[in-house]
Amino acid sequence: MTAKDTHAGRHRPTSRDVAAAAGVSRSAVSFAFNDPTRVSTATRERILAAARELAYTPPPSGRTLRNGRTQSLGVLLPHDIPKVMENPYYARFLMGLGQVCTREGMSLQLTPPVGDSLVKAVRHAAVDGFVVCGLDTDRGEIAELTRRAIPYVLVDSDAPEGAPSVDIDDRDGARHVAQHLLELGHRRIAVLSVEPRSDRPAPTYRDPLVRRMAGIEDALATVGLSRRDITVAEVPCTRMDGYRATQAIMAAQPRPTALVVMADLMAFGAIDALHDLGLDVPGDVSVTGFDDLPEAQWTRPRLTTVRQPIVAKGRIAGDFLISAIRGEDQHPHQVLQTALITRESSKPPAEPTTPDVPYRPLAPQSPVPIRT
Amino acid sequence: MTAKDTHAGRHRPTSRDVAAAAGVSRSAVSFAFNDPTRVSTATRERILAAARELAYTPPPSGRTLRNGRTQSLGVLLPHDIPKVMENPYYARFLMGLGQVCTREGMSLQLTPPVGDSLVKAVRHAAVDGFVVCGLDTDRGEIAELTRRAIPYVLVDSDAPEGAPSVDIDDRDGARHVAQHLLELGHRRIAVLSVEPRSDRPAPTYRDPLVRRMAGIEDALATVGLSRRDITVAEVPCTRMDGYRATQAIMAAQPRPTALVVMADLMAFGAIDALHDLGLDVPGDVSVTGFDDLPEAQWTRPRLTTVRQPIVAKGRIAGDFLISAIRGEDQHPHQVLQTALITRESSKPPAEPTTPDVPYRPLAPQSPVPIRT
DNA sequence: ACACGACAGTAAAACGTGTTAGGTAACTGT
DNA sequence: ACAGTTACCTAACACGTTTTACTGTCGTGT
Repeated sequence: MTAKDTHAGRHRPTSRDVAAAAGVSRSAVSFAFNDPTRVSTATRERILAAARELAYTPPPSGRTLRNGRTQSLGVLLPHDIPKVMENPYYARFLMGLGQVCTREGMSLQLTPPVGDSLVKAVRHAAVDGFVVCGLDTDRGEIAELTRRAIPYVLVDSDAPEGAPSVDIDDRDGARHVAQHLLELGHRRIAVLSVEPRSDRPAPTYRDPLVRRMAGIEDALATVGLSRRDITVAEVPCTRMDGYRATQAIMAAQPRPTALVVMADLMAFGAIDALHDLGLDVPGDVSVTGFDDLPEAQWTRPRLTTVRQPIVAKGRIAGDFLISAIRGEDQHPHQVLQTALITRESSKPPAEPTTPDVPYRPLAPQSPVPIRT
Repeated sequence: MTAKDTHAGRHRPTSRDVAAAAGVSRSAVSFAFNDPTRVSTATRERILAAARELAYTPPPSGRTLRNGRTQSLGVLLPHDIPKVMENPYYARFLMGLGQVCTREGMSLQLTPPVGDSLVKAVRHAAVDGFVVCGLDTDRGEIAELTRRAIPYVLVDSDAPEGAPSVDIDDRDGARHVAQHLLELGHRRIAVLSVEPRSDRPAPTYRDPLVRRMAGIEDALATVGLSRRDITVAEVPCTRMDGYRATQAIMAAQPRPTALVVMADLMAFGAIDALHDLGLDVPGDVSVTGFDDLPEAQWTRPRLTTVRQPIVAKGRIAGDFLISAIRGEDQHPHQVLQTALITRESSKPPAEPTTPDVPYRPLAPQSPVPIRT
């Protein structure tokens, strides 16, 4: 008796082995597992018993090859997983996407760049479609996806007509928060924004951040200021970078009286930094965020911020992706509204700055088209 | 010219198409992509050009079937994704796991139960191995994994010798936090714990929670109290459940003066509830958590809690899984230490309770074996 | 008695790759 | 000139499933 005989070939049992054990054909085994109506209950029981005996269950690899579906959705991430997961924004986004997964019985594959290359990541990922997070449209990954006809949905990009997309009204949100600070009387304002991805050929803002800057300029224009009158810093979107950038910004004289931060996570770091510098928030410096993470209510002081419906964004992206996978080839676009949440981290500056520039209110709620 | 001719068969291009276009065999195409030394650079270029022309890149389905690797790690989750992602604990855990993914160039597949069945989820997931989060060892999923010889690592279970595992010293951590409250003088203590999974046949605590209760009993014993002298509530691990359970607990008379919560997330809800009840923390009620999430420093008051190295736990679990996948079939077990972090949410009770029960300190640091 | 449908199960054709064993031609050294 | 090596490429198999088209058999209605 050889080792081969003992261990039945040593390899994983296959449907052929089960078929042999149960005295039927491979097709019968498949039917026993997938379509009970196609075999008699007696033989079905016999087949399943044999399968149990041999520790066999149909492996996904064969099924995937055969019918081309993986039962999992991919999420194409702009950074590696540790950096992404540091931002509670993504946890909320995945909650929304997860609702769709629960409904559809699918799993979720987080797909970060492999060795700095997202194209490689796309090539290796076995998923039914991708939700693409915060990437410029002109990047190679998206070309790769269209080239290979893999369904996808763009989130927080500047989507062309040809692909489904979910966005928020960044411009409107940023305009409102800037307007809020201007109304409070702030004039020396610094903006802490998110760094463009370094691997871009011509470093530009990612599109949502272009829109937000435009919104801030809208608000500034109403008091006769322009982008040149404010300080803008750009750092990676982490708490620590927010901390460090704030220290640098506050070294300037005269100090800004308000800090407009483009992500709550960075705003948390900013508040820490101001605290460590011995500056009071909002007494000495007002701070505003963007996102309205749950954590924004827990900070001390609680954070004034722009709420965006993150969970809904994830859910809608998932719904769009499912319908794209089903081949219902519409290309829906959804733009979600934001809301200014006023809390404790913003108040009028201690001493009015440049009172020579009067405040003129914005034109009321002029709709700002995202796509021209 | 038929439609078929026009669209070249309408189906995705395959390596055969590329081979035909470049005038070579399919093998040459495969080599051009995978092993450049096996074809001349000239023909390699020609093949890649043809592939680009036809929008061909080797699909993962074939490769996976052939060489049995998916380049992705699975995370077997005890609940659906929205519920899991509500707890920042998991974001941190995934950060650790993500470090391994970055190093190995793999992606991460979140695998929740499909229609309440984790066994189904395991069967459909195409991954190289699983990190199993917080499941009892005697559950069917784990049997399924061993049966099918799929590599896995148990996290926060009560692992048998035969499988790699990562745990924390739950008993020691819980003992220390209970000891802390007893030292402060608290005697009327309530414990807010995590509910056992409802689908268990005989509802018992999940193993880490058994260990934590044992730790609390260790501490209680030093002052002559036992589990019967304290209130224990068990609810699902969400913020909202923590909120509601706290309301219920505080309805009792006399009110507990200290609340030992088994998860920071629930503790946040508890603090909210106490605030809404008009009770001061820690003036009227002390609250302690477990985990030491980053958010624990942001609450008002900041949370006294048991720190566990969540990110390290994820990283080590990932490392163990990788080595299991590589077939280095050791079965390492790691138990990580915890630390009591004393912050502002705990202080002595307003009026000393039951001064008739004196305080006797714990035996110093007696090592507590996890496995007997 | 016969045609017909229902039923149970099977054979064979995809699905698309990676890789081993081998073959042909050109080239090299004596 | 010839044996041996090298460089390049191909044929064929293996991976394991699902599904379509088909075979045979049995019972049934007319």
